[in-house]
Amino acid sequence: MLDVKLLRNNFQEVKQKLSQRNEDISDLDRFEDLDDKRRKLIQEVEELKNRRNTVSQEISQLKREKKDADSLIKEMKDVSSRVKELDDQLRQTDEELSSLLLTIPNIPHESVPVGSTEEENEEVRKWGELPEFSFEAKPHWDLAVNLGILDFERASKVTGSRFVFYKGAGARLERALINFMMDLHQDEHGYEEILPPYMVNRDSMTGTGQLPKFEEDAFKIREEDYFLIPTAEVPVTNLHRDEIMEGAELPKGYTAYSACFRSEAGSAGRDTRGLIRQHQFNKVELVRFVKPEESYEELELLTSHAEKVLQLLELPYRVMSMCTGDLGFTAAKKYDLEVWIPSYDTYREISSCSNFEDFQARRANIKFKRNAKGKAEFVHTLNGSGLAVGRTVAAILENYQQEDGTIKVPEVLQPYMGGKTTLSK
RNA sequence: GGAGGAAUACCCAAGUCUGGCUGAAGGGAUCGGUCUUGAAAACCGACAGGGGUGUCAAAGCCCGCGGGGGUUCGAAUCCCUCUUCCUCCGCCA
Repeated sequence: MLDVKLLRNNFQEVKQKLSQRNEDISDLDRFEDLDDKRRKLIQEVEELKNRRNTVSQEISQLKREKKDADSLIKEMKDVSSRVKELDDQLRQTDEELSSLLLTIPNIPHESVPVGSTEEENEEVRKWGELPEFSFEAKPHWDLAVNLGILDFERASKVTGSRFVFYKGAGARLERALINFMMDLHQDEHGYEEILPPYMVNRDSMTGTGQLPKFEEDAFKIREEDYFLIPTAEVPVTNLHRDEIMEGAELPKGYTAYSACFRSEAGSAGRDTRGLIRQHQFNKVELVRFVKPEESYEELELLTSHAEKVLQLLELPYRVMSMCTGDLGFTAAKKYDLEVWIPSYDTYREISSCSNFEDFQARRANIKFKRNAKGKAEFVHTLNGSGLAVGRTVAAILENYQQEDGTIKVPEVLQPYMGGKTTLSK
């Protein structure tokens, strides 16, 4: 959510920056009228409330002295009913204004490349050597099904499309990756480990920006107003919703493993095979709460933590800076880490590292105080995948495949795989 | 699922029955000070925060006793509703 005062005072400038996004912001034009209407109502109703408060004291005084207060009471009856009318109008205006504000995307940071499609994303750096195969490399779904470590068919029977069973060494590999990533972020990068709820309420989904605009992307629990989390970002960022943190504890980092659930509305026909796009997948998430002035350094740091996972797994990747049109709704700046997937003959997103500045903090009301006497200010929030586990499995299977269809186990994972060095039948 | 009870400021806690100088007592913690070589103790002092409005800035004003409604001239106090927590019963990994 944007700062109302910023919007009020720099309307044209904000509008211009938002127009660089691939979003319809025509509703924004309603802002100035609504804001104006709201402030006029407030002034009128508060004047009446002030009058009512004063006179109520007088009535109280008169009653105590056993004097007559009937005419004042009669006058206040009218004032109160007028207050009620105005309060109703105000409430309605407030609702309109806040639901408008909840649909306005974040302002892109000045360092973000201007562009309208993913074609205009900027490559920041590349790491690692692309594998060269002396044989025809197979896609991970063929490799995995041959090895009996992934079962897509039975998952469709048991649940439906875009679900998968991991089996045997496949299940162990997934679990090894989760443990490896969590240990790395906790022991080497200083994050506190969190295991969050997989369902959250509407306020939490609104706090991080999934709602109200993207309700169709989420799985909804029928009986409750709960949603299956699309990412651990939601419960973990909302850990501190409606709180004032201590300046001394910032920057504060959390790492959380969770299953993630996405309806993938609008993705029919895309990535229909393999692990790349599932309704349920595992992810290790990094979330940071930081002071405003350090959030861009922190974005670099967070990104480096995610990159470290790929480096230790020795998977080739590149870092892309998302252009204004490809930023997503909530981010002010976003880097995507893209890992090399041989069967796609291209890089695919495996992590998304974003600085939301105070956009989520405003929605979720997360503040901090620099010291005991200081004023509460909004924190900046950041998050990034560290990493998407299913896609990491896909990348390992494909990049580490050998001619006989077996898979070498990356060295750092071997201790997590009971010493196993190769996945074979 | 059933039956009760509770929610007051950073923490504890009075006030709620009987609506009005409660714009919320008291204690603890915290911060500042006196004393001390330093500290502790004791004593003195400060201590509601947050949001909104307003303004160059401010003053002022409005809101605020778990959330949201309502009754009333007036609500921490009465009514409705939701949430969370506690106790007991039932069920359960």
